[in-house]
Amino acid sequence: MRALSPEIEAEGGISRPESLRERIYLDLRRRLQRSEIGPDDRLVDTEIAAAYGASRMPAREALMRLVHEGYLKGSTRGFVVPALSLSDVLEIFEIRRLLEPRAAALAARDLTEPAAAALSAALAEARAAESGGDVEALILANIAFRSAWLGAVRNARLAATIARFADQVQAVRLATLRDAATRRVVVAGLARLHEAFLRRDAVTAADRMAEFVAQAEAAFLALQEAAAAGGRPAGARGSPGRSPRA
Amino acid sequence: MRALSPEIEAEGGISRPESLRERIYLDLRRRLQRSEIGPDDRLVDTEIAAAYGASRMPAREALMRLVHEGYLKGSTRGFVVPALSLSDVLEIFEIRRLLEPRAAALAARDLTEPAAAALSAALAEARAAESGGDVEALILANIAFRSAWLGAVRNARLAATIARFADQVQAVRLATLRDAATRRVVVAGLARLHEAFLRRDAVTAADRMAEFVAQAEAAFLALQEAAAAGGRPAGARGSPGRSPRA
DNA sequence: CGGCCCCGAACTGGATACGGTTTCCCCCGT
DNA sequence: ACGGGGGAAACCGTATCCAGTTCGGGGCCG
Repeated sequence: MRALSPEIEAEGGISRPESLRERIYLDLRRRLQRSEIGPDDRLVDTEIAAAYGASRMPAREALMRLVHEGYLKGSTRGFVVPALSLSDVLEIFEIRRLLEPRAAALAARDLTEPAAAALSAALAEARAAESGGDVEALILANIAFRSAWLGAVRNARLAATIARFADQVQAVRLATLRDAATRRVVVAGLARLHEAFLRRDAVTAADRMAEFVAQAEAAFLALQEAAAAGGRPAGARGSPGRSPRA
Repeated sequence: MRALSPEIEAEGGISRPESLRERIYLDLRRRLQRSEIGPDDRLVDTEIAAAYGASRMPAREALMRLVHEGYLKGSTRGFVVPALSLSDVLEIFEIRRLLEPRAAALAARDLTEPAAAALSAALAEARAAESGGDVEALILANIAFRSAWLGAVRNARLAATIARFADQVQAVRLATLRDAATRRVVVAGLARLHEAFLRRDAVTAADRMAEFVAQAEAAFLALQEAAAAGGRPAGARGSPGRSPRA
């Protein structure tokens, strides 16, 4: 089973084989970012190991790294996606409000042409997804957009920290995007960011990023309030009473 | 050699045995924070495992966790403390400038009485160390002071992120504290912070924390410049003597 | 005598098998 | 129907082995 190198030396330059633990970590993180792994799935080291044709050691190291980064929560019965409480989400948004405007300013200043192209492509995807009402595609476009501008941030530590915290509220974000009005606001925000980035206007980019994060937080709070008022939790993962097993 | 459990069930209530990997991780991190492990020490998993009377797996997991948190760097020949380049340090200071003023404001608002007492004790230690010229004690007091006010920050994620980045420049900090003038500035800054904290003045605490971080960065830059100008690096770990390969 | 190359030691990454312990869940008995 | 016990699940840790990589030193050759 040593012949399972699926996509080595592809054209992208990504997908570095690196090491087994790295591959498992990256793949699991990708699936977590896309909310392909829900709070009902239990991740067990032996199963992960078997799925990747590896042994327990790299699987467990990947899982524990995800735990330390906040993507997963270890329990006595397998690893699960943590159900973020209201205060958890507010904590994360507080940090994002502090970091992302500055990072956007840096990205606007240092934006390269390829990054600008990626940004435009992501915006186009988002627009298409919005007009089609495709929530999944909008989430992917959102991730691509963020990935593109974060890639232009020279401060790698800053970019990694932002990506980590933004990923953790991804599930919440997905819930807010179920609302069509929120989708419109998001795409409009992306467009305004895109415009500032392409103009290399660091000041405006910082302002609009602050606005964008604030809107994301407001959308979450509105959803939270609606769930508390109306009987229906309506997809909010913040405080589900029972098991809305989809 | 299995009888080296240093401080289990001590009076503090901390030092939960938890698990072996946790114990190894915490102990190594403590030693790294205090710069007891220098860039010349090579950490080898088998040696660590033997030292703690454990096997390789918990030792390696602790080491790799330290790697992914930035405390260590993995190489083909043991784990070593990373030699931070100038840009690395600047990256970290940029993040600290963004986070710490806000965190100080939160801490000032929510400071509890025990935390205030710990803060005062740390300041007293720092003053004693400064008048005695004891660099090591000043470093420890510095850590205690930071730990005290970070403990008052309700946003645990924010506090943990700050602690992580501040730890990473600890070795650099130690180098700057070799200068007596810098020591005076640091203790004066701590005193001003302490005063704002005790007054629960969030605004002033934020301002003074911004100032404090800026002074720390300036001290580092001054040392860097002096090392570049004068022939002798003089203890600066940022630019090692021979092979500045990066 | 000096430079170059090769080999082996050291270390990481990974695999495999095994034992111990805690905890949850289901089933059984009352 | 409800509570307690047993077993399985899953974590944590140990021991041992193998493969690949890299670095340094010693031997060989010019």
